[in-house]
Amino acid sequence: METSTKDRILDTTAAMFRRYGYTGTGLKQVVQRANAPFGSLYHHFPGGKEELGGEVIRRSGKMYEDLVMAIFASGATLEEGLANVFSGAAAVLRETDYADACPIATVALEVASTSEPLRKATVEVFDGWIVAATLRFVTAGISETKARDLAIGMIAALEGAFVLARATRSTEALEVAGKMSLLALEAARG
Amino acid sequence: METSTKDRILDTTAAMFRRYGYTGTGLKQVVQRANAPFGSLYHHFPGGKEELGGEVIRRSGKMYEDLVMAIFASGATLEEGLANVFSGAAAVLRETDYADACPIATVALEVASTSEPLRKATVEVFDGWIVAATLRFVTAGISETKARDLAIGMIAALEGAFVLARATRSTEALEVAGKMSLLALEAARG
DNA sequence: CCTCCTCTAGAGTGATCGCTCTACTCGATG
DNA sequence: CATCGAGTAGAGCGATCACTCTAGAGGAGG
Repeated sequence: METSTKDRILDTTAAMFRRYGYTGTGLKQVVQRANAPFGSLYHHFPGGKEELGGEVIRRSGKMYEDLVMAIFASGATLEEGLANVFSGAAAVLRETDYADACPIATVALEVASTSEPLRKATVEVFDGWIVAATLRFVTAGISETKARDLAIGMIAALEGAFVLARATRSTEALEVAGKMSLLALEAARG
Repeated sequence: METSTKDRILDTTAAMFRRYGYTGTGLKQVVQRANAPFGSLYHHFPGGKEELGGEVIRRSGKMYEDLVMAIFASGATLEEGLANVFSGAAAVLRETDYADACPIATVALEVASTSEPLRKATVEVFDGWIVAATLRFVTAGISETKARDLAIGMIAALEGAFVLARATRSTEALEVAGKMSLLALEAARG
């Protein structure tokens, strides 16, 4: 085994959360897919499913932030980077049979009214994304307040497009959301 | 009993789907809350949880479409109606302790990769929303293609804002999404 | 009155849920 | 070399899961 048991459990859980959500992911299935003994799960995560879930949310959220911000920074211009985020997300969705969209959206909706600790974990992730995206817009010379609105608008458009895209198995919503975000950026610059 | 057993089961399930999602909603809890005998559930829905889920998705989707389109049509202008949709959604969210957002978004994400019949039910609902909103924009004199993009953009912005709003327990995302949609409408008109 | 059918009623099914428990392996430390 | 804690290993716990089954209530038609 290359990776540690703990990492395998985290990675497997993250992958299952994407497709099956929080309640839809069973711990027995997790340890089975991760080739880990059941006892190890409760050794590494004594808090049980909730602790594991919290770590997965934060971990997946951070990884996705890094990925998206890297793509965002890839374009020659801010506009190009923004467009790349949406077209890149569309490409991944197509390649994974419309399974791999936002790593935490399903879980975020599930736990919003059922688990305060997990809800807080999702808030931390979303806040991190907003701060990172805001910083990117500010660096490009946009005022702080407009930059924050742009960041929130972009993330909301992306998340909403993911919902439509996964359901309809089409990337049309992502293309529309990308154009709409671009329009908002233009308006903030003008 | 005023309403029929079947209706009580449908209403109760719809309410539970909003808060707990599809996998998070147990049939035992449903019949208990609906004051219905367990046997009646399988009498009215011989297809079990999946059939019940499908009916609830379509029913909730249609009801929400009627509600939103009524608010959309309430404003003196198209712009006012659009703004009312987002401010109305924000008001409901605040009043229900950030529980009652989109009635099918959580379920849509859960079933997208797990149940083809239920996924199709969510597609029907989203398509219905898109068609209804497109019609509204077309009626206001916007071209068919631009109207469809506006409809998809508005719904995506609303859904994405719901994700952020429920997680953060704040309506900021809804306000931003509303402004962004308004901007898209202006651009389509100009 | 009897039959038939729709619907109510809930006990009981095997499977799976999250979780606890004890036992064992193994490398580090005295 | 004995000891000890970290991590591996999995059987077994009560509870709950979706679901099936039989039984009876109650109105309609002959």
